[in-house]
Amino acid sequence: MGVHGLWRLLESTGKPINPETLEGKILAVDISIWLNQAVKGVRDREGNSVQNAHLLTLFNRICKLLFFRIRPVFVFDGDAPMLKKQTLALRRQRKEELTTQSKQTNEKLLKTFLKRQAIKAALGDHSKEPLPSLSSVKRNEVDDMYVLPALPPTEEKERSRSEFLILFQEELYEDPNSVDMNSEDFTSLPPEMKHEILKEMKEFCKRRRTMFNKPPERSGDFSQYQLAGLLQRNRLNQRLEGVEKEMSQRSAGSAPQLGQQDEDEQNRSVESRRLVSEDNSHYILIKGEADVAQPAAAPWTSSRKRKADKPEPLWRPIAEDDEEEDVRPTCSDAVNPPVSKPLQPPSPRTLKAIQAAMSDGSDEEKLNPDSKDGKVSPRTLLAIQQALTEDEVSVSPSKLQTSPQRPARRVVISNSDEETEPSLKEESDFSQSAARIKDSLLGSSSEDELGEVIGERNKAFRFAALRQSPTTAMESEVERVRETQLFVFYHSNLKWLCFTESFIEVSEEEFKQEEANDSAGEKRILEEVQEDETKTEEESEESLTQATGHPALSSDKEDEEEGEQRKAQEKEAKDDMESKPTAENNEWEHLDMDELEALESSLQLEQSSLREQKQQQERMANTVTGQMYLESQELLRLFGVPFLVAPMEAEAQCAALDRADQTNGTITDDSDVWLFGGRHVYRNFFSQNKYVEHYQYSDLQSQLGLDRTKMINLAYLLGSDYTEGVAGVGYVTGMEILNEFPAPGLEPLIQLSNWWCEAQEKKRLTDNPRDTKVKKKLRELKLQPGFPNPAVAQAYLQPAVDQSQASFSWGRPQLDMIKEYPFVSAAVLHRFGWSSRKTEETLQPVIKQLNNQQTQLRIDSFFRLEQQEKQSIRSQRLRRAVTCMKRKEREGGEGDSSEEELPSPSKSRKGNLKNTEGQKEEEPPVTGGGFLAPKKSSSSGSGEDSDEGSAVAMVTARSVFEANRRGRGGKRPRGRGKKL
DNA sequence: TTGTCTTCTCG
DNA sequence: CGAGAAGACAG
Repeated sequence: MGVHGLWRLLESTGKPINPETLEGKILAVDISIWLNQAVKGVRDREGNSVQNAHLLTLFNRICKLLFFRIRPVFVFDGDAPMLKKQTLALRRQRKEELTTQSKQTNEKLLKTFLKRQAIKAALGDHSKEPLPSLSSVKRNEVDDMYVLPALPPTEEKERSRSEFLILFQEELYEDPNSVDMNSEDFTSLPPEMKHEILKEMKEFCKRRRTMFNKPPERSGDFSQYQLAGLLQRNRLNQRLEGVEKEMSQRSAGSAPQLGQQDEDEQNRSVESRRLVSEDNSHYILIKGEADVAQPAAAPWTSSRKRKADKPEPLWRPIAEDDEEEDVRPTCSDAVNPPVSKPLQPPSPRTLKAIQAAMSDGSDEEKLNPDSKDGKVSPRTLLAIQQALTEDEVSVSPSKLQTSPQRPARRVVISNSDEETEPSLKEESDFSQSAARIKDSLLGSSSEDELGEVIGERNKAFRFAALRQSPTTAMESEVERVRETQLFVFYHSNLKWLCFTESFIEVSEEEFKQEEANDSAGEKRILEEVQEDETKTEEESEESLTQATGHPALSSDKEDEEEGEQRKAQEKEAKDDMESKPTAENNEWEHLDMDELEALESSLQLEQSSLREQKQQQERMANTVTGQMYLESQELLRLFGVPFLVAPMEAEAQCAALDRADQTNGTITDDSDVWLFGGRHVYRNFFSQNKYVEHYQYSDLQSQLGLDRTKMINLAYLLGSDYTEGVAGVGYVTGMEILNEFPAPGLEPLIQLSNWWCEAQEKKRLTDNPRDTKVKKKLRELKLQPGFPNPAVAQAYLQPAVDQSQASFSWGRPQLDMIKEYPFVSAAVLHRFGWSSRKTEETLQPVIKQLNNQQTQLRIDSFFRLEQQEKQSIRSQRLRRAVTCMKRKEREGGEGDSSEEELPSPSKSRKGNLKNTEGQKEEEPPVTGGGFLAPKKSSSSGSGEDSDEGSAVAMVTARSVFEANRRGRGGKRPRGRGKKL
């Protein structure tokens, strides 16, 4: 989630980029959110949650990343920080309270309504209502709040308004013409009913006019179509007005029964009247056409619906136009990938499958049969080959490791979360539940420690177990074996699972050739490993030891060296974890057979319990479980994508990787990454409706005068995962506040708090002596008691992260194994219509194809987006605040935050860069040139060095690359140049 | 007219 | 179902 509204503040500094320019970059990707959301959100057209949605999403996204030849590093969430849990729990609590409250009031409202109805009925004013067909009564989604305390069955006409309306709505949706407002039945209804119905219809018309009358194809008819809609609205309005008059007349004599409700209706009627009269004037003009225009309607079809009001997707395939004629009855909604219903297209189904996967979403074009016919340009061919040719990075198992004490924690914690939740609901007392949460979190921590150790081991073994089936497959098919160099094994120090790849393909021809050359050696290797793999689990420690020794699988030398370093680090880490038996720790150092055996036996015990757990987890669908994590990790492994499990927040880990230059940036939509110190962020990478945006910390500094501390302070004000914000404060006021109290660190907020407290006391007395306009507003705020809770800033500034200096390696996707992967094959591949054979030989051309298509599209759309370059700061207020802030900063004390290593030597560099809105800074722009290019080059320069404060602008490959990119209208990615 | 709160849509 | 985004509403 991040800081509320922070992105909107930062938006002006983001630059839309062509995803192609990300080629070759090492980018951290935060995975945790998807797992949650995928499970909850992904539904098929029946509304059933798709099984293995998380894998599907993950699969899609991996494909997308690999397609752009990005080198992703996936980062999993570890345990959530205390603070986060607290705020989230609080939030949930609050929400629940709110909903129950509203439920209650709703009930009351309904009751009074019924009473009124009864009274009026007693006055003998109305006949029976034409109750809608009872067949539709068993409506599945009647909201809770409409559930009434049992009504007297005799008075059917007293049926609750809400229920009635729901039924009515349904009818309306099913057949818009079913309601005849001129019919006797209708006119005989009580005015309230009529009113409601008319309102409903009006609303309905407003929103979904297309449902009544489908827009005509010919433009000539369009005006008539519009007219018809207008007329319809007018008729409704007229009726409404009439009914309202009727109602007000009637209620004029009687005293208002229940203020709330009456007032409400009164207001509405005023509004409606106004509307009606306005529309009336139009009505006169067009009256003559009324009935003529009417019959434009055609049956509304669901497949058309989206077309009408959905904005053009940005990345449409070329063949788009043909799509209109495409008869695809099943592709109705954008919610789910149409992929899920294979259409049995000719041969290259696979193609579409990938295509669908690639576009990572719901666009209809995915199944477009025409799209497969695109030609593969030699250039793209080369591109693909290159992608597949990426140098094999030498394998160092240690790279991927996390220290053993962390990873599996998630399993345990998420369980305890689940347990806490129900109890939360039951507790009505707020503080009580808060205490409970706290207790359960604290109390279980030692268990967690234990659990995580065990869990980790089990995880490892489970991987080994999972290996088994593909391995068996290998035995039968030697060809496939070639692909299966992906092996999970225990490293001798039991630290991590490692996998190796050979990443050698150059081109199709070379591929073949190389296969001939290399396969001999590889096979030898594989045979050995195969042997290992086929061993039973009990013997696995043996095979693991062997595997470790294998030259192709790991480089012992490297490992040893890094091992030394890490040992030191772990020693330190060890001290922090007293709850863990020391014996455990030593065990990591030397592992001989005995130990392994002992370990194994205990592991077997644990394994059975884990299985239980697993089953349990499988039972409760729709929750992110450790199981899911494992599955996802397994899939990643099959794709040859490295990942790590962060000790705590994934975003924090991503930021840390960025700053340590272990990655080139982070792909995330979570603005928290900034507060954790992120420097290069790519946003919207996975949303297809938006352009990918590139943000740099240095730009935030220079353009908005923001630094990490300020953003953290903003979190206090706007709200984030760690703290509720201050109500009524958005990002603009937030900036104004920071501007009002310029100081380092948390000081601004403390000052604010102090000032506010004082201001509250002597409210009346010193109304506003010399308070700025801003402060005037701030008086109205409502601050929480212990307002700036230092723990929040602490959590952002010193998050728990894995500091190990890892470098990552990427492997070639193991397609055969991906295919074999039980979950994937069931959930994804099979769905896509991948046959169990030919996967490999089809995939490559498919990717080529894809590349070809999408590249062209991208180029097109990129030009479009490049034109509307960068929007400056839109808000007047914000702009003012920013300029003030920057000025103050320059004049005032230098050091803005002590605990943070932002020496920002680039201070002098501030204020260059395209401040479009005539806010000339005193400082001369560092970079020459005017508007587009300079921003780019300078910002990337300062972006690189801002970390350690050396003012030297390191010209990395990256910055050169970026500068180049900008050079010509945005198009000319390095990769392309290289290729040609 | 701008910023925030609220409702709608997407994943 | 939750989060982002457009729309509603208030200063």
